[in-house]
Amino acid sequence: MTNSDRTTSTEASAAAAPGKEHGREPGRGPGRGPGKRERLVAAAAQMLHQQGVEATTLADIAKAAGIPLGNVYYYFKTKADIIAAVIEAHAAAIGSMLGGIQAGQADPAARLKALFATLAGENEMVARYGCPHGTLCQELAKHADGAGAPDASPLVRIPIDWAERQFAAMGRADARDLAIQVIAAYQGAALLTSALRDPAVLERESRRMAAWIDSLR
Amino acid sequence: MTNSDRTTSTEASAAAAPGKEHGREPGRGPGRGPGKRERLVAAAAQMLHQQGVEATTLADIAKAAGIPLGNVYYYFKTKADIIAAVIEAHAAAIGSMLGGIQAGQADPAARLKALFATLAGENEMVARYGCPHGTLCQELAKHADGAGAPDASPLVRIPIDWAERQFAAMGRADARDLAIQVIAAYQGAALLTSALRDPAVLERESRRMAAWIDSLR
DNA sequence: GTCTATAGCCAGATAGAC
DNA sequence: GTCTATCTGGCTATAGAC
Repeated sequence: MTNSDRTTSTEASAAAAPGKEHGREPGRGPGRGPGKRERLVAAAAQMLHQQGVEATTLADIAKAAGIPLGNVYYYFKTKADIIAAVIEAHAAAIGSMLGGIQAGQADPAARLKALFATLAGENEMVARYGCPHGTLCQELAKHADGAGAPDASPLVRIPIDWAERQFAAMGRADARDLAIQVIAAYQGAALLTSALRDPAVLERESRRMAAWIDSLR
Repeated sequence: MTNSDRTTSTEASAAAAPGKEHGREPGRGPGRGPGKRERLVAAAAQMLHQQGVEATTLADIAKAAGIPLGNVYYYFKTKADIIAAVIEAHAAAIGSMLGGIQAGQADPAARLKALFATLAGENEMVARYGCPHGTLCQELAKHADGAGAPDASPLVRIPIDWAERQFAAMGRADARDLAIQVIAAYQGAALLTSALRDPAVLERESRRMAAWIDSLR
């Protein structure tokens, strides 16, 4: 899916904060600096999304985070480790977005529609760079042979599982299939939206899915 | 979509033919050797699909085609040129696959179902590496700024346009939306199938779409 | 903990013999 | 047309001063 409204840890804040971050207040023990690691992960998430995994260099990430290249290796041993941290941050953001929807809506159909309403706010970004989660999954899935590449599949598995629970709560015996169908529809629309550079594709598909969910009650 | 049955120019034949290809028979004029360019494009299509654009090196392609690295530059000036040639080969293969369906089936709904029947033969490959066309679109769309990256959007636009004509022939006023919906559903299912490494996802979605097309008549 | 400098490797691209 | 050898630059990762 995508980073939600409360996406502090992934994309929204990445480009900002170019300061050098010296002179942090003491009292937090010999920790790893005030949010430098977080800034690196946020910058990495944005660069990976906009440029793709292979095209993004550690120098790109360090520069976007306002941190010298060599210092990156104090926080992450390899590039694969940074990617894994980005995946974890995305997974956490997805979980908290879904948790927020869950807390705010009692009706499962309303929850599913709330998900698409949230995603609708990112259509322009998706039209330019694709869904941050879907594209990451697709790129990493090719290299999942043996070693190296982290597993990004939770980024689609978490929303599928959540949607399945909603459909099950609606009394659908085919909840799993419906969940896969709805997440696939979103991912496919996101792909076409970015391939065709047309946010209207995703808008129309999202509206259609909302109507479809209503038709299931 | 994918390369069809008659995919000689794209993926199926790539890994074969490691010979050095000296001693070609004369009589074809000062052409560029018997199919060396074609072999390069076929090898490139396979490597781009399996490894992704950025991870694939010209040395990979040359090796897969059984051609020395330096010779690649006799046929293609840059890596971007090879990618463009791969896109053209894919587009040609898609066109000829759809043309074959068009010629073999008169009923538009039957044609649409024939498309999914053809695609069904590649589910295992898609589960491992994703849809060759969709993943290429997604990777190249990120870098479409200004210069460099060729445009892969015909790879989704051609099937959408074709599906639109079929839905229009079925008398549907919303033919364009239905076409986008059906291609998006396939692409999304392909993405989930490769992310989850489960060909059954694509199988189920394809069956569901075939039933859905029948329901439209 | 932070940062500069650089090692070591491998990519895309070129030169030029055959 | 074909192929070997190589240039140049940029990448990941490390060494080691501060």
